[in-house]
Amino acid sequence: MSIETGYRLADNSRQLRRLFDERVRSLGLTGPQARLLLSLERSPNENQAFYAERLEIEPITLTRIVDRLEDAGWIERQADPADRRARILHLTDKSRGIVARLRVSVEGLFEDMLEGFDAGERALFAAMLERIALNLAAARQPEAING
Amino acid sequence: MSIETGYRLADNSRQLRRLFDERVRSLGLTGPQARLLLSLERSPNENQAFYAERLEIEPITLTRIVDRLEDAGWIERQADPADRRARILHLTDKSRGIVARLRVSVEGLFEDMLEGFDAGERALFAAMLERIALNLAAARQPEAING
DNA sequence: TGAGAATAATAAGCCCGCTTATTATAAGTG
DNA sequence: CACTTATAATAAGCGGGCTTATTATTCTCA
Repeated sequence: MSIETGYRLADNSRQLRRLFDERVRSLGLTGPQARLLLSLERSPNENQAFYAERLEIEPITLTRIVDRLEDAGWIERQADPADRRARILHLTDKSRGIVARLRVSVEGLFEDMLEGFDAGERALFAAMLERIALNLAAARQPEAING
Repeated sequence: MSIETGYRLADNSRQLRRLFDERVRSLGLTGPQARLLLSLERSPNENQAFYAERLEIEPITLTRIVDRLEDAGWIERQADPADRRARILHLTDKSRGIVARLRVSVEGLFEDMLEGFDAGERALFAAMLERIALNLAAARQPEAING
């Protein structure tokens, strides 16, 4: 029983990611690039380590994404006057207009996902997801496959 | 409201995939490799196109995974006597013992995920996931970001 | 039968994720 | 202050996802 549910959960989120990637592709962005731009809009003027933490990816992974976004003129790296190791990320004029459309797109996607759910069902589903998140965090403790 | 839920769903499944990858890594397998082996156990003697469809990845992506699994002796490609284009995949003696442990591990992971959910809650959650799957499939119709 | 469409597998090349390692700088501690 | 530890960013190298394209084979149907 939990098997099918586990597979279904994994499957749903794969579809969700695909839909997101498809929708942002028309703007010339990949999914991860779009996620970083959205994070930059929500929390501006932070260093790369901050966004890596926020997106839950490794710093080196973020570095590569930033490389490409900077090459394409979507963002800029600026020196942090308080820490010579760090680079502060900024949106550019080119990207500022796009990000609003990105946000609308994401909101629409999530709304489509929950189409037909009333307020009570949404709250219930959200609560269940929270419980699962706690369970998954607890399962993170080492519990390797023992041979 | 749906925004937070959408992010939470995406986040949960990322955690789920990470946990899976971590657990199978001790067996010397990556997540996608383990998923293919499990699929091979459940539905043996099919060609590569079948497993690509089953795992919802592109055939070329499967080809690469098969390359590595074959190099490492986990599976074998065999000619299909009925279709000279096709290759039938087979588990090897080396992998047959591992796959049972893999299955136990996956079941345990999904069980951990739903810890504390009683039968009614599990059924309700599963039903909600099904509804969401339908919504996502419907959203798959072209609905690009219009400028 | 024979020509064109469809299918199976693969290659090339890109982006994203990781682990491991390196360099530069900052922070903590004796 | 000097030494150690921690942190920010990056490099190298790999696996896995994709799109686009190619080759070999099979299927379809006029």
